[in-house]
Amino acid sequence: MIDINRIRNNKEEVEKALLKRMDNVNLDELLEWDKEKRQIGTLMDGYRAERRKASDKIAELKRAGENTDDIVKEMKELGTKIDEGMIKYTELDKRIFDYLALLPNILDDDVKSGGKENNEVLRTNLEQPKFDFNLKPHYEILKDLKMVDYDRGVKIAGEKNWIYTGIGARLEWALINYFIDTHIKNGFQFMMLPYMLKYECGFGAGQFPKFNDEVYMIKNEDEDEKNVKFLLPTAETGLVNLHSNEIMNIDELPKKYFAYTQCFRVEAGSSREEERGTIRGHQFNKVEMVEYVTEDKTEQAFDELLNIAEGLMKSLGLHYQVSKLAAGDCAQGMCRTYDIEVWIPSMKIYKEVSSVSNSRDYQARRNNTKYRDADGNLHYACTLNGSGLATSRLVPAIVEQYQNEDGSITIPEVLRPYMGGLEVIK
RNA sequence: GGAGAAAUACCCAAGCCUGGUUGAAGGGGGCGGUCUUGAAAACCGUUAGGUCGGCGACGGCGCGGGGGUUCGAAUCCCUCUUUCUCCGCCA
Repeated sequence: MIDINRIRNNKEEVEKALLKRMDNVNLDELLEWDKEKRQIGTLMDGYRAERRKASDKIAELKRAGENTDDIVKEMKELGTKIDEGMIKYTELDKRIFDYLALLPNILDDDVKSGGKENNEVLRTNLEQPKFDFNLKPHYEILKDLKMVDYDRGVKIAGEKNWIYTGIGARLEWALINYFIDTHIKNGFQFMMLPYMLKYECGFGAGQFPKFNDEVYMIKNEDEDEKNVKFLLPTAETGLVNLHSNEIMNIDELPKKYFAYTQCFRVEAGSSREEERGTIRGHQFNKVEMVEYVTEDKTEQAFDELLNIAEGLMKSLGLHYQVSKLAAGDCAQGMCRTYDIEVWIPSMKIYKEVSSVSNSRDYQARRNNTKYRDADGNLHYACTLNGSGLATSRLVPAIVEQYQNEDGSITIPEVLRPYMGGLEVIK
């Protein structure tokens, strides 16, 4: 949520900033509603003050046994005026709120405008691996080595589902455990979250109401729209709402959390050749980090999250690139996002395995997460998130980059302790 | 799933039946002070946090959330949420 005061005071600047990711912006109407709302509010406050005084007066008169008919009648009329004014006030308030709720975050100055095509590769790790034998694509390797069962996954759960089987499940689990251990060592707090979250979490994270259709809503017959729960599309949605409607003390910050969860996404209409296998499914595994910090520490936290995610990739010995996303590719609530994209040799493409973002106070304003500074003043907290990492995308990269001529897979060294010392999958 | 009870400020807690100097008693804790070399104890004082409007003076809202009744609601009515106790079921 963008601060309405920022729009009141710097309308042109905000409009210009929003144009980076919106086709057209005109905040005049919003400011008109805002002005009208405040006018009505001030008037109503005055009426209410008058009514309060009159109530005391009535009490006094009654105690003295005097007649109160006239003043009661007067207050009855005033009450009607207040009711009418409040209907208009509430309507304007909701209109303003709904409008603001749909505005995306203001991107950092250095984020390029335009879409995906303007993403900028900042750096790469290792060379593209070379193979002097015929490469097998990951979906064949995983099938041949009986690591993933695509057919039965689809049989029991429908399209874009799979089953990790045997050693495949173990590899996936090894990755998750390795990441968990690393985050604990880095001082992040391990959280196991509910997977079904309340609607307001989706709102707080900046995903709703715009992206209601991208998650699985769980709705019972008797529940209304705002009472629904949904399956979390990422652990960020839960972690970022942990302290909603709370005031933290500044010495509690930074707060560093991580969670492993399954993630559930509708992924409507996305079915491409390059997304076969476990690249994109309705359900996948991800370990996610979230930090709460003061506004002056977001750059530092951003670097930390990115470093941790990259560190994991480096320790796995994978070739990847880091991309700075252009405006159109950044999520709604973020003012900056860098992706780590791993090389999938058979397809000659890089696929996102981590996304590190800074939302500044956009999410905190939506879910009312504040902290108190040393002088006792209140501020919205800033939230950042980063995947560390999405394992279901990593397995295809590992089996391809680590494949051997005989069809076997060498297990990256850091994972071996998590797989009973196993070195090769064949 | 069934039956009860509850939610008041940083914490505990009174008020609710019987609506109006409760725009929230009292206690603890916090803060300030007296006393003391310092501290403790005792005593005195003080303490609604938040939010909205306003340059400000100040004003509005607030007793779990949302509605309603009323000139006026912590108090009466409806509704939702959460917690606790008992019963049932259950990994």
